[in-house]
Amino acid sequence: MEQRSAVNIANSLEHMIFDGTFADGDRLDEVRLAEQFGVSRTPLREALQRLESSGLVTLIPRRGAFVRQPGPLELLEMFEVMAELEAVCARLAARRMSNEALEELREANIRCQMASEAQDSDLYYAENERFHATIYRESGNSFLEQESLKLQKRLRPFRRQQLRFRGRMAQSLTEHEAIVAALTSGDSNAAANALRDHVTVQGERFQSLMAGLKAAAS
Amino acid sequence: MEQRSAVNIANSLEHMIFDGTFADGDRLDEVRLAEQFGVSRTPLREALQRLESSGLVTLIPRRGAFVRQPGPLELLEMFEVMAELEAVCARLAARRMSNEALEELREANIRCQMASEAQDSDLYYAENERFHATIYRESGNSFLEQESLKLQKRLRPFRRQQLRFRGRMAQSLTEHEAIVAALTSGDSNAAANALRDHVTVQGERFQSLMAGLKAAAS
DNA sequence: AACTATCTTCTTGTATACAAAGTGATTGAC
DNA sequence: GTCAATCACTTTGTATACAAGAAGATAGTT
Repeated sequence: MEQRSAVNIANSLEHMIFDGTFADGDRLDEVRLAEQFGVSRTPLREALQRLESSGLVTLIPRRGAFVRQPGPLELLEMFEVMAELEAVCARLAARRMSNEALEELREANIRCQMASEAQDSDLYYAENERFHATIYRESGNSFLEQESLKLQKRLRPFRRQQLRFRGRMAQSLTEHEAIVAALTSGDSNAAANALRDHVTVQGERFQSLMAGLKAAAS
Repeated sequence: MEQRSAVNIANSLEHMIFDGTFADGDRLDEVRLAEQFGVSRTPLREALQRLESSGLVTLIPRRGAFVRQPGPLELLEMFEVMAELEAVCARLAARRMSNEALEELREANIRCQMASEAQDSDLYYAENERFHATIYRESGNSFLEQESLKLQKRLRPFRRQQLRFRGRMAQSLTEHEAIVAALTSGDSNAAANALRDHVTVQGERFQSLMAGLKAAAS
């Protein structure tokens, strides 16, 4: 696992938290991780602080760093905010979007469709992210774009699960087409509502998934 | 200036950036600041990293830390996002808000009115922030609340200038009353629009201020 | 005289050493 | 036998020492 540099370590740890190497509440031992990465404690502590600022870790003074996975309630809240953020992006983009960008959206959608037909959820997810990121960009507000990308990244591991559901990719595609149609006609409200609903569906799916798991556990 | 602990240093530096001790683009010398605060470079670097994550400083590898004040364009973008965030808060709060919280808003508004009559813009600003923060809280979404508070904090020094304008406090008060009325009647759309407009006004005021400065400089 | 290359110096990034605080275990007293 | 207090050990926080890279100056060449 020999790897250098503080920011790379943060990315590696982030990935390890996402893929389940560390569970919620796990304590991240500085000296242990430092020797695993082949560095000293200094850059590792820097990495932990970066993870804290992106919300994946809580740093308790004199106690250490603990993995902090958002619980069901917080995830729902984050999905709600994501839906509203994307709705704002869509509303702005409907007025400001160029024809080239609209074409870009359609092309991304075609690639989504191919991925859907191939039942390749990984590819679908990648193209889906590009679809959404294009709308963020076309909001014409780069601060909004950055904030949206940040939240998108944070919700990535949870959004990804949604696509495993049977028929979800096809439904998602249909929603994408409605979004493109609204953006093409320049209808701000329709675009905002379409995108809000599109994201909200994922939050609700997630909610039912959590409810199912809870029921199975009891 | 002798002061201890990394997080306190971050707050002090933040304050120094806000009050103009450091100008935009200034390089923050680690050793110089370290001895000014009476600590070593280690906690000071930690503070700089915190400031980077909150957007007040950019860390260029092997080059140093530089103060990063948002320019006019970025500020307008941030005001636009703030307006939309608060609109979302209002829309959610209109449905979820308790009677106690509504009473809290009215009381905050009364204190705003007293501050306005006393022409005390500092007091007005403090009470105004509480008014807004109450709405964030009553959105019932603590993630949204936290994000709104973060952006509110970041825009604080710029919002504050607005109140110096003649008649702005009185106008702001009138808008507050419209917001309370919409929230009381539970009208989500009216509340969202009222709050969006209320914040957007500040962004536009800021824009005209910047335009004025620019014209005066040329 | 101007441009380039190298060397020196200054600054950042990393490692290690040290100090302080917290946790747990062991021992003593009730 | 149980509870509490003290002591030891573990772990975080900070300082210092060291390494590496970037900027600037000086000298040499064209």
